[in-house]
Amino acid sequence: MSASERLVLVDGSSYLYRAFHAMPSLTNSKGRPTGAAYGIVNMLRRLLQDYDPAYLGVVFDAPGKTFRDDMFPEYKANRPSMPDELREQIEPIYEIVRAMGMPLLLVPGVEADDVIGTLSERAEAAGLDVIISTGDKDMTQLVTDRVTVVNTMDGAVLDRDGVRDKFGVTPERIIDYLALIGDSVDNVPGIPKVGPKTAVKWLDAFDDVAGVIANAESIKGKVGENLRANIDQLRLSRELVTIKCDVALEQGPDEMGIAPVDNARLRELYTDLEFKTWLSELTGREDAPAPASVEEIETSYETVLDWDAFEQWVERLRSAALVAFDTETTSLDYMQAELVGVSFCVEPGHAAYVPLTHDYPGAPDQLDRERVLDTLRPLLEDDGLAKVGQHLKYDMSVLARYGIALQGIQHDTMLQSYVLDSAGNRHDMDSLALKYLGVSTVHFEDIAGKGARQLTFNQIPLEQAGPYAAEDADITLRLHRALWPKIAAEASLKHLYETIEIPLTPVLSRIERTGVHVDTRMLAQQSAELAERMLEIEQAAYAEAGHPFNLGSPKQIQAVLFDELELPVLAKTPKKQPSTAESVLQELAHDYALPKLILDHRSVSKLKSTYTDALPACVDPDTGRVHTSYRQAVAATGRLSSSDPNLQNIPVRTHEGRRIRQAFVAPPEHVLLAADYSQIELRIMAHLSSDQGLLNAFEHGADIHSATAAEVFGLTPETVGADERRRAKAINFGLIYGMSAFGLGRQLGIDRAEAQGYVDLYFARYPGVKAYMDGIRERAHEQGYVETVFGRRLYLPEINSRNFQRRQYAERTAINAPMQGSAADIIKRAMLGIDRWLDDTRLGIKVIMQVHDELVFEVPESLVDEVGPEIARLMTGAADLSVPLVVDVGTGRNWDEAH
DNA sequence: CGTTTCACG
DNA sequence: GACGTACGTGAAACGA
Repeated sequence: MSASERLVLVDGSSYLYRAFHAMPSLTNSKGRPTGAAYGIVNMLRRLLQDYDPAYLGVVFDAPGKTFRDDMFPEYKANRPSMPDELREQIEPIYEIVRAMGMPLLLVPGVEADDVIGTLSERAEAAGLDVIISTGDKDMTQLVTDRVTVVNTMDGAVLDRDGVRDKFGVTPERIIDYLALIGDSVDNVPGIPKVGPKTAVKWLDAFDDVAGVIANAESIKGKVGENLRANIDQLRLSRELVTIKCDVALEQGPDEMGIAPVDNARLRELYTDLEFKTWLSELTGREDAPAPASVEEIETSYETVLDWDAFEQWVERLRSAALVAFDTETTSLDYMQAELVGVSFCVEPGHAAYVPLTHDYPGAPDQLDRERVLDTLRPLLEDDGLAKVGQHLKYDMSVLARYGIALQGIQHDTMLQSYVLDSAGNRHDMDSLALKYLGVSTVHFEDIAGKGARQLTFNQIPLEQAGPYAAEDADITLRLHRALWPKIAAEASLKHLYETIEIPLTPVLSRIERTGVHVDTRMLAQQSAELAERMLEIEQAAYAEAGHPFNLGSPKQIQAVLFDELELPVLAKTPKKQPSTAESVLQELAHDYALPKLILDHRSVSKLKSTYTDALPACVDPDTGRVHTSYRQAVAATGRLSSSDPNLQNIPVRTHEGRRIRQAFVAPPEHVLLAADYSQIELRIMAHLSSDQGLLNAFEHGADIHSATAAEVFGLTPETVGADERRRAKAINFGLIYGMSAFGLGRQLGIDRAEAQGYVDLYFARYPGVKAYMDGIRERAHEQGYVETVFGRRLYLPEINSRNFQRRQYAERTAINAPMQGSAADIIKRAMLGIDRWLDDTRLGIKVIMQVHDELVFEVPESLVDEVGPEIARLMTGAADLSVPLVVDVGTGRNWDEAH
């Protein structure tokens, strides 16, 4: 990898429109459009990072006519003129390119393609490797052993083989290929009725366009007629699509060296366009003062080491309207974290850190932790004293270890960011500071180091710890001031934030701290059994393969199955390796023994490593229970996720897997109670679509899959067979996911035409659902986001992308998110209601887990019979939809039994 | 640290 | 006429 031998050529013009359309219509605060500039700069940065080239040229079309217009007056004639919002971004883009030190080329009379073609050929002759960055498939004609085309927007890399895989012809034949099919975008005519398939077929048979013309008489049918009628046109088209590689240029490839960045100029340009992230990168590195456009606040951070200063701060907190507050601890594990210090801020820029237990050699005397906490307790437990924090659930759980019940959680900046734009970015404080304040904060790793030698906070000198901790509180308050007005301005977001997300924080903290009782001896026993099974399977597999190999390595499995045993390759991974995924092996298992053994080994080793081995290690030494973390700002749809360990993916589908659930047990004199919503997402679909057929089915308490089967297959509910029900179930699931006929077909193992038939039938029987799906797609395109029943928003920046794949993906999300997200809202509301009820009644019942549509409780044995209906009532009452919600309740000694 | 696979709703 | 194919997560293991 010698970067010195590399030239990157950027087809700026091809990206201009793509960036313009792919980016949401960004503007700066003065209303100037900036999306295209953002997209292009982003791409240039990526190229520098990915290829680190010694030489680079950015090429744009020069204004005015080119030689192709003389050849063919209609060339590019159907292009609409450039939108003004794009036109006014061009000059700034040129300026940025120059400021980045990159050679910028605009050559009149030819197109960017021709300049790139010429440079590419000359560079190759001079012994350089060439990377052409473009979104234009025509450029693949330039590919050789040393010239590669990459699409920096979607990451596709096309070398010689890549071109052949993608188009079915070699780079040398791309010109002929393009001439035959034509190009509607550039208005280059092709042969009518000739598409990629026919073009490849002809080129395989006759080699090139000349060969096709020579054999034109032998081609039968309408296509043959079309060909014969357009032979002159075909010759012209071939010339039009041929990139000119002998343009007279002033600059050669060796003059494309990258100059030093003009930081001052770049700063001006970024400031003007308000590219804050990149701006702060510049300012972070440079000693020059920060630009005026980013609001500068004088900061004074105080490290409190004496009682007088502490008392003064306590007074300030007591009379503050809102206190920003943060804890510093020894661990990310809230069950093990020891409090090291606390920080406060009541006015932007003025913050204090109160160190308590820093114990590195030479650490100064600090205030006594117990006395400080006793002083703070009445404030922290005062519901009337409003607090804001970043991820306060953590601070709340840590304080609980010291007997402090944090109250008055009024705001949480992590949740504010999540409610405003759940998918926009990560919601950690460093990201938010950069995004919303343009501030680059001190990162924990900067002061603590990373890896095995990372320090814990108590080991960090106060000179560094003080400013870091105080800044956390300061930034939190400033973020709150930036974010809260955005939420308060939108009634539905404000309601979601105030009535669901904020109140949920203490509820989750409680569930986490309660933990789950698991029987570690049972798991250890299972581990031993699984280890034995694995050994047996390994021996059998080695016998089949003829030698030992690592059954856990997809790469080695690939080698054994596809190279040594030469089994057929049925599918490839995204990185075009032969896939060994379950569906593939399942298919191969019909005919061969080894794939089945590999599958068995995988499932056994998954159970062992992820569950039976890992869970016992998660048991907290103090409580003897497992404490997960429910993450409230991760899933784009509004769901919770669970980690460390993940308790939302404990096996249930196989007998072997369910044994793991049997190790989730109730403590003595208790039972587990599991309550789950039945078909909640389909019910939400019925509610959102108001489809009469679906509403009726749920109103009458029908088995929804059977009802669907009856409608779609024209049966009565009694005559629906198991297989019809199975197919209807797949359709129902598919609907929730925004399925395609292809996807449904694959799921059911039928061809796509038959699957399309099912889809058509479904929509004919449930026209309301069809109308809803079309409507939600349209609304997503118009407003750029979709909403749940309770007003949670999901932005879909790619809904209008010109990239087909990304747009399709956004459309499927548009369909799925309102259903998945509304279900998430509903169970969150249920959790709040149940928490209030438990608090009021004090029956000794505890919520111990949430698994998306299910809540699991620990219930004293004496109450088993009476509480089920009340829990079901609270859950079904969590939303008022136009269909009834139904909750199934089960109880047992363990989680498996409770189902 | 990215890729692949697989567990759940 | 092709594109490339169902939504949302987290964790473990491998191999560079």
